[in-house]
Order: sequence, then structure tokens, then C-alpha cells
Amino acid sequence: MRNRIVPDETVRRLPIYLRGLSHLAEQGVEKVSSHELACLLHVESPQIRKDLSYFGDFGTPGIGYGTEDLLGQIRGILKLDRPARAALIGLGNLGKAILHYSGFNPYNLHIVSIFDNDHRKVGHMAGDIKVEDISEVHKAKSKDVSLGIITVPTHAAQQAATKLVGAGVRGILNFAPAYLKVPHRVKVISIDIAIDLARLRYYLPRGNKR
Amino acid sequence: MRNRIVPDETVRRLPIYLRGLSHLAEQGVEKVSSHELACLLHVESPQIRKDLSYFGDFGTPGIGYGTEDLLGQIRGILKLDRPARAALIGLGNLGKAILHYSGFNPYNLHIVSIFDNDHRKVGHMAGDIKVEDISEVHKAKSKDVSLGIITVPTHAAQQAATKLVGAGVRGILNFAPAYLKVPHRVKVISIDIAIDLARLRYYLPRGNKR
DNA sequence: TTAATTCTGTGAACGTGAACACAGTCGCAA
DNA sequence: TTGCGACTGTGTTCACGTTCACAGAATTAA
Repeated sequence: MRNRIVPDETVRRLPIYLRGLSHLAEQGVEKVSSHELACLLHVESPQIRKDLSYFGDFGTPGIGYGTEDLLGQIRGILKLDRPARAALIGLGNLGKAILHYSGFNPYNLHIVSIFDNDHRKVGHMAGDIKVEDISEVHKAKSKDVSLGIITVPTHAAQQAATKLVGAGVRGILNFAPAYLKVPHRVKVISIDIAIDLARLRYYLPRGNKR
Repeated sequence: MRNRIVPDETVRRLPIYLRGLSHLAEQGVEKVSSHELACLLHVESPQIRKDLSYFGDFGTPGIGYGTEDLLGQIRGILKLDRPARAALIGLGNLGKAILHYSGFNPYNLHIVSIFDNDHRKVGHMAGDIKVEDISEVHKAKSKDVSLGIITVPTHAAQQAATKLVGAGVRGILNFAPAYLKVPHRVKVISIDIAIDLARLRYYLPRGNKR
């Protein structure tokens, strides 16, 4: 199984497994079966076993998986064992929220550069980072930045993406509601809050209760 | 085709079509073929036609779709033609970002209640809405709230969800990294920024360049 | 040592959704 | 009115991902 190509859906689930395992590890649980993990995360147990089997044999038959061990394995697969540096473009409300979000402390991710085009922000400090002008994005290259986070308005998103690519980033998390054109080597993941809210509306009953 | 069940994947794409059509409508484009729309949105044209065919025959052979017409149809399908009221729970950085986000103006969505458990915030105004204590969430019922947005820390998310369900909401957009247990009638969509950032790491080349 | 138990890893069956290919329709031009 | 080009709507085919089911491995108990 080791040699087969890994489905994107599997990669999508790995961080979810990670979340569950972290939770268990914190509680001091030392071993966990695929079935227990499945209950916790609301997926199916064969799904977990198959997903993991793409990367190696991490469990022991009759026992299950060692919590810490599997945690480490998945962190390795996702390359979270080495720190990653990210640049944030757009210090609006959303940019600030991400900057101060403590949720990805365990992910070994460090935002090391911040860019904005608002002259009232450029030059000032955000946390312990000096905000730079968007025209300076190429300088992020010297900081060995591998990820970019785009939280600028739609009309500025493509330009931001292009600059990030120029700075050498290989992955972009995009919050602007736009398709970004980038080279194949760059992976883009887009989050569009408005789209998810719109999708939610579909599932609402039509009649207005009252 | 009208009678078949609609795949979730189709529903997921509808807001994307909407986004593209809005863009075209703003530019005064009056008609569009499935192929043109496909190019714009980077999906396949038969995909678009099939998705739309679940809901009706909106196009005319030989011509294409009327931009404004299709826009209206999709807005109708997603129930965006009637306003929806939402409650926001958690006025941290992310909550503020969502509150001030102009991106969903065209979606006919109105945040009418805000809750937080921080006594320094409760009673104060956020925009033109008074922040209430989380224990008051049930009062949202009287405001005919049908959607909830959860931006509280993980440990408080389930409680927030339960209160929202009690207030009668039928859809929840959840930003906390946790699985929410709710009745079947309530649809939950979760966005976990940390998970998407972790997923992005997988696609990065391992070797640290430098 | 053997048998019973537990749980992993994975080939095979199944199901869902995407892409294809084409029949049918419309508009337009001659 | 006939022919042509354009484009929709959809049955069919195809690919992907999930679920099933079981062989094999580790453990425990007798």
C-alpha cells in the first residue's frame, strides 16, 4: 500500500486525526484503536486504517495505535515537525484575527512578515512584527517564508498571490472570494466564509417561522 | 432530472456559480454559456449544466443562460431572496472580523444578535447591536434568528451550539476546532483554519531551501 | 502450546459524483 | 423553409473514494 498515490481526501482528514489524537494525548491516553478514534471524530474506522496505511504500518494488531507515536507520525507526514514561516498579506480585521489566533500554536507555524497597503499601518508594529508595504513582499524571500496567507479585498488578491509566488512561497491560504492563478508548484487552499454561509441557507426550511 | 436528489457537491458549487455570475452581471454581460462560465470559475462546463439541471431548465439551447435570470434562479435555490437573520456568538478577533466583513452584503444576511461571556464586552455596542451575555442566547428566538455563527474557544463551542439550537436556529457556521453534536434538523458547517493550514504543509517540499 | 480474542492492514465490492458524447432545440441567414 | 452553427439537457461511461470482509499478527489465558 505504501507505493500508491495518496488521495486528497486522505490528506484532508489527517489534520482531523491529529486533532483527535492531541486531545487524547492531553488526557494521558496511551493507546487507541481505530474504532475508538472513529467514534471520537465521527468517521468510520476502516477509513482511518486505510488512510494511515498509505503512509506505513503504525499500529499493532490486537492492540491499536500508540497515541503519542501516531501523533508523531502524522505530524511527520504533514511536515509539522519542522517549523514553517508564513507571510500575512492584509492586516484588516481578518488578518488581525489570524495573527492573534492561538489555535495553531501546536502546528509549528510562525508568521514572520506582515504586509498591508494602508499607509497608516505600514511601519507600525503588529505584535512584534513591523508592518511593511505590499510592494515589499519580495523581501519575504530573505526570511525563508514558505507559506502565504491572503486576507486582502478581492480586487487585490491576485496581485498579492503573484507577489507571494515571487517571494518563493509554495502554499497559499486565500480568504478572498476569487480564483487565484498561480504556477502548478504552488498549492492554493481557499476559504470563502460567504460561500459557506450561502450554502448553509440552502438547508434552511423556506417558510419564515414566526 | 427535476425529481432526483441533489448531491451535496452540487449545493457546494452553487454559491461559486453565483459569485461568477455576479461578477459578470456587474460588467453588464447579459448572456453567458456554460463554457464561458466554466472558464471563469475553473470548473468543467458539463458539470455546470448538470448541476443546474437538478433544479430546472434555465438556459436556452443555442444561446446560453441569461446572466441576471440565472443569478436570480440560483439566489432563489439558495433562498437568498429572503433575508436571513443570524446570531454571532463570540466577539473575539474572528467574531469582529465577521461582523465587519462586507463580503456577504449581497447575500441578504443580517447579524442581529451578538453574544459573549466577557463582562467587559457585554452591554457595550458592537456596530449598532448591543452585546449580550451568552446566557441570554435563548432570547435570540424572539428575533427570528435562523442561523448561528460560533467563534468562541473550543471548550465553549458545544455549549454555544446547544444554546443556539435552543434558540431555534437551523444552521450553524462553526469556527471552533470541535465536532458539534446537534439534532439532525440542524445543519452544521465547520471551518477550521488551522486544519487547512496544516493540510497546506503536506504539499510543501520537505527540504528547507536556503 | 493451543485456543480464543482483539485489532490491524488491505484486496475487492460498492456507491457516488464527474466527464463524456450526443440527441434535441433554438436562432439566424439565405 | 431549409440548412447550419451554437448550446443546452441528460443517459451513459468512467474514475475516485468509501465500505466491506477477511487474512494475518499480537496478546492473553488456560
